[in-house]
Amino acid sequence: MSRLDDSLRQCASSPTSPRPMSRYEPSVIEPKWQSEWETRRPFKTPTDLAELKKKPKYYVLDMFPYPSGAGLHVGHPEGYTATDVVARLKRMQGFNVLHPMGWDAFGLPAERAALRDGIHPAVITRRNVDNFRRQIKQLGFSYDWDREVDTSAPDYYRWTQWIFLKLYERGLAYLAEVPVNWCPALGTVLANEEVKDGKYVETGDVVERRMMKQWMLKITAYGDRLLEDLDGLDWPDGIKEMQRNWIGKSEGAEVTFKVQGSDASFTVFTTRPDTLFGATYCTLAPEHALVAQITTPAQKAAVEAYVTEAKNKSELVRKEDAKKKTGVFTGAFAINPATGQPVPVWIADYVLASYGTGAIMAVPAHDVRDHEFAKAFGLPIIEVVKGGADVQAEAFVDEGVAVNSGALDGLGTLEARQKMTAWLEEKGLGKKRVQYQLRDWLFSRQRYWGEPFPIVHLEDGTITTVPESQLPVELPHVDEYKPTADGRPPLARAGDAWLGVTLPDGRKGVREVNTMPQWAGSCWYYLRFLDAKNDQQAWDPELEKYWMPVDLYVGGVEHAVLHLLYARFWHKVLFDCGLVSTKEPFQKLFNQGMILAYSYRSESGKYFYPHDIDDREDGAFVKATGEKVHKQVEKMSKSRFNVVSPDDVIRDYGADTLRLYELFMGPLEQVKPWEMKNVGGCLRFLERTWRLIVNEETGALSPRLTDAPPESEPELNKALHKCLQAVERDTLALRFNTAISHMMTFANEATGARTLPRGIAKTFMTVLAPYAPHLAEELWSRLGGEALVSITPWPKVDAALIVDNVVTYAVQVLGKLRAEIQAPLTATQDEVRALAEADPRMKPWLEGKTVKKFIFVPKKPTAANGIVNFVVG
RNA sequence: GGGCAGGUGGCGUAACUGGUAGCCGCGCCGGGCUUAGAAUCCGGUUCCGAAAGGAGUGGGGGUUCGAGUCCCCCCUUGCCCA
Repeated sequence: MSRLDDSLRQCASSPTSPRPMSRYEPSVIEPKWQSEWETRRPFKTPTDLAELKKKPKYYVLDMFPYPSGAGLHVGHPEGYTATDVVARLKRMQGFNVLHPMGWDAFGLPAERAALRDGIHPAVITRRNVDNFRRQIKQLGFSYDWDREVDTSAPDYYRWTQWIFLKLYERGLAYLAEVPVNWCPALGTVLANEEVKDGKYVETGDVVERRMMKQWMLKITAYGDRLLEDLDGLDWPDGIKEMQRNWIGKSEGAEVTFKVQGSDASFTVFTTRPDTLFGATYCTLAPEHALVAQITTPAQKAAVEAYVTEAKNKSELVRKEDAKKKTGVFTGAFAINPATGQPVPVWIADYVLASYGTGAIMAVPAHDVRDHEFAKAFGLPIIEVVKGGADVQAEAFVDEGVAVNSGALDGLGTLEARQKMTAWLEEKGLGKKRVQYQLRDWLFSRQRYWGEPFPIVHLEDGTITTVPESQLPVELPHVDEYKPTADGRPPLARAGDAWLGVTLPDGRKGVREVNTMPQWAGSCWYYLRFLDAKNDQQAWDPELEKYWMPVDLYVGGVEHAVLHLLYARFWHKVLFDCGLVSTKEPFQKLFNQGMILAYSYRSESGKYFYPHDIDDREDGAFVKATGEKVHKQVEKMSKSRFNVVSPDDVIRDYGADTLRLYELFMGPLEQVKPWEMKNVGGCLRFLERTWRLIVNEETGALSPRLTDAPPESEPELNKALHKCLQAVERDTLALRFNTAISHMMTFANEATGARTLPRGIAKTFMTVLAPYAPHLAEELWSRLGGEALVSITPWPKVDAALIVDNVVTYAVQVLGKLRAEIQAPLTATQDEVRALAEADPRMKPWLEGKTVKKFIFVPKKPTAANGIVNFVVG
């Protein structure tokens, strides 16, 4: 039963009452102040540059959402509330704050829904966006809605296409034959994330590998810079590390192996050229071009069977299967360039064609995978680095001293590596090489609901771009949002009016029918926010110089690699084009932790809604049947019946309470479970705050409010300034949970105070305003505050006021607490010691003992207490 | 298998740079107000113990006057990669 039902009923019974509202009713004051903000526009960020330059800037950005049909769950507003609190505080501190919101609106779910229901994805998207906007607005966020962007709007994707042209002009976009996930049943290509265990995750249809011509972006050209520039960013170390791993830079050498009795040769990449003497066989990827050529007639059948089988496994599966170690001997031998000896050439699917050269030299003594493979197939293992145990039993992969390696013998791994690389280069058998795990970005999708490419395929087989002046290339209308009968993408269904193009010079061609992936729009949306309405250019360079980089970017850790890497890549290209002024887009990044929820599941695996469960101390039971069910914390999902909607929380508790609880639950970065009963604690705090100022009996101001100066309640005034200091410090450090607990502490103290000077109450409202803005506005106005509290200057801490003149010292003997004493702030070490020794509680601990050492820890400026420790013998 | 982040009361959590472990909230217990309840206000609440005192931050060891915090080993949960 809702706590607010009561007050709602009270409100309904006297709808026209002239009496001021007496109880805290978020359902009344929240819409009221939201509409005030709509009319008075306190959060509108200036667009005029001269006006902007009067103040410092702060750009605080949320990762914008994909507007799904399911609407928000309480996980979304966690990060949004955090950034809103920071934005509001910074604004009160005198910054120009850019705090926008928009929609990452292209994407698969809308297209699937369109296909299913026969409604245009744009219609579905608009409906979802409207719902998301409504839900987000209910929370009272201080977004500048004039800057709202929608990546699926032609006036947005016009510029996405324009940036693609920049990439194309710089040779960073190209067409290539690459292996893709082809689903024959659907007649389309699938993204990697849609495929698991060789099947389409939605329908279970089999997916095969197929070579297809696709658009690629040359992100590898930026590998080094994407790696190096991480160093200057204020990002969580874990995220930087994930990006480093993804880029996967390794230095090593290319070595050429000649095939025995043939002119053919192949190249391998190795990070350990020092182990070349231990290379006892080579392995090619099944797709390697040489496989068919070198396979001996005797091995032909076995090799072909293996190649066919490998072709249908995705890379993910192949990597997962790598443990099982399968492979086939080709019958051919290659010459180890170091030893001059022939070594057998195998094929195995743990070698990937798309990584490195698609071939490896295998050194079973010093590589775990090679060792397992050699064991499985009885291949020789030769130790060439000394330092581990028996290499026949286990691979030794660390550095050591070279053995069995001719001229390298006795050298350390580092030197041996250099000497071998130099030798290979001298003999023309290899060279130094840097290798990346990062691969070029497969940038085209065979989908409808995405940005069309501004590309025309001419009759003579060449490709040209659509002139900038003719952008955007708008999505055509098609009869169905699925591939053509012959397997071409949905855009191929558009009529000739769209497909056929005649260039100004008379050449004819057809439009590209692939579309861009969902990542495209989110690669630059933070730039469009700077100048969202500009129809002449993507953004004004002067505005870009003022606002960039983003000062704080908050979002989920699930975007640690892809979105953040892609956006950084585009940004660097734009930087090289002279279109942006910073090397990096996001100076500070913060990841919010996922919000989980309790779910209830019976023995048989059936889930129950929380409202059907009686959750008692002795366990959880189904109300209707009494069946005992299992309670656990899990990710929120529809199928687990544990999704918590902000709409419900707002209805029962109000938006301010929701905002508060989102942040009070625990540290922003932490994974934590939603507990509805704890939400009530935040509501109680707000109700208590309300009662500090409003007399609930009459609706007038509380009789305890006085017009005396704050100094008339010195203790409370001191508590206020301590609270102010803590809230400011903790908020800017993104420690919202502790900031809130300090506000609760103040409210508790104020409740116990004899009187409440109006000045103290008003200052507290400014402190509360970033967190619970609706309540703060309402009480601010009742207290006679001018204008809106949301744009009132943030108060200054009175440093003199918060000094404690008496210090509490914890008195320890051998590190154990034995007493507590008070001493004046000015007391010296000796004076404190004398006070401690004189304390009667210390007598039993010190009597008859020699004090060998006396430790004195004075009160630190930030702490309230000091410590003394007697080390006795 | 590797990398990262965690493990603190009945629960969510707090503890700045090695300095009184448990702030704030939930729950629970007691009291005031009330015919009664709800709400509210006041007090209590790590465990053992009547108290003095003792134990205590996943487990084991170490460094230190002093360790939730630093070092080593192990167990365990989550995320990412393989």
